[in-house]
Amino acid sequence: MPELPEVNNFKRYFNETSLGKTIENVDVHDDKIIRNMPGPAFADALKGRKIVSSLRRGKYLFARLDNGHDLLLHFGMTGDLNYYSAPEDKGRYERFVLNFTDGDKLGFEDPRKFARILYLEDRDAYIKEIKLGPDALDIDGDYLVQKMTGKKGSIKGFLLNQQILSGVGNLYADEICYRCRLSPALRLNELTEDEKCLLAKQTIEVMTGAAANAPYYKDYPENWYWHVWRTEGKSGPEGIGEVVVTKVAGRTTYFVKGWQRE
DNA sequence: TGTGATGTTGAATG
DNA sequence: GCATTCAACATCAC
Repeated sequence: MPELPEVNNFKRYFNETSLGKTIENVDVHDDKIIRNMPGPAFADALKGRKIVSSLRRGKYLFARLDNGHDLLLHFGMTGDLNYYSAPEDKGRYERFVLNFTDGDKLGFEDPRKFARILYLEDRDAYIKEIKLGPDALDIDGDYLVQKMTGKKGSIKGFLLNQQILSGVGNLYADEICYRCRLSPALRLNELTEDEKCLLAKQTIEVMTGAAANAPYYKDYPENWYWHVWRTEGKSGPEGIGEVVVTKVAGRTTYFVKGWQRE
C-alpha cells in the first residue's frame, strides 16, 4: 500500500531494523525489479557496505551507504519489507535479501514486481533526472496553487503527477477530492481561485495528517480516511449523494456523486 | 475464468 | 520542449 504515508512507515521500519548494519552479502532471487544493473552486479555493489542513513522523498526511499552511494527502494504497487533472522520467516515473494553481518536479514518482497530498485552513485542526479517534485510534506499551499495555473488536466491527474508533488497516490487523491467536495475529473481550468486554494490546503492536510497518524508499520486503523466511504453505492455524507466508481486519469476513482461538484 | 489492483514509464498525440 | 492520455509492465486474489 505504498503511498507517501506508507513509505514513511517503511522508512521507520527500515531505520529501526537496518540502520547502522553492514551488508555481508546479498541474495538476488529475481532481478526483474532491479532496474539499472543485473542481479550479480547489484549484489556485488552492496557487499560489505554499511547503511548509514535514509531519506524519503515522495514514494522513494533512499538508503545511504558508507561510500556515499545509495540503495533506492521504490515499492511499486505491492512492495514490502520483511526483517527476520530465521530462514522459515522468509517471505513467499522475496525478490532479494540483504544479509547483515549480525546474521539478521532484510527481505524485499514484491508479488507483482512493479517495484523499482536501483543502486545509485549519485542520488541528487537521479532525482533531477526523473524530475521528481518536492515532497508533499515539504511544500506550502502557494506552491501548489502556483503549479495549478495554466493547467487544464483533471484534478486527479495533477495530484498524481509526481513531478509536481511527490507522494500522493490513487487512494489519497480520491480522499483529497472528497474533502474538497470536488469531482476528481474536474479540470483545473474549471476551478475558482478559492477552490484551488482549498485543494492545495486539503492536499497538504490529508498527507500530513495521514503521515502523522500512521501508528506503526502494517497497523493501519480501520477508520482511516477512505475506509469510511470507499464503497460503491454507499450513501454520501448526511444522506446526500451516492458513491460511484469511474475512471479518471487512467485510475479507478471513487467519488460521491451529488456531494462533490462535477 | 476473467478482471482489476495502492505505480511508473515511454510512446503517441496535440 | 511542454501537457496530456493511455497502454504496458507481472502476478496474484477475488
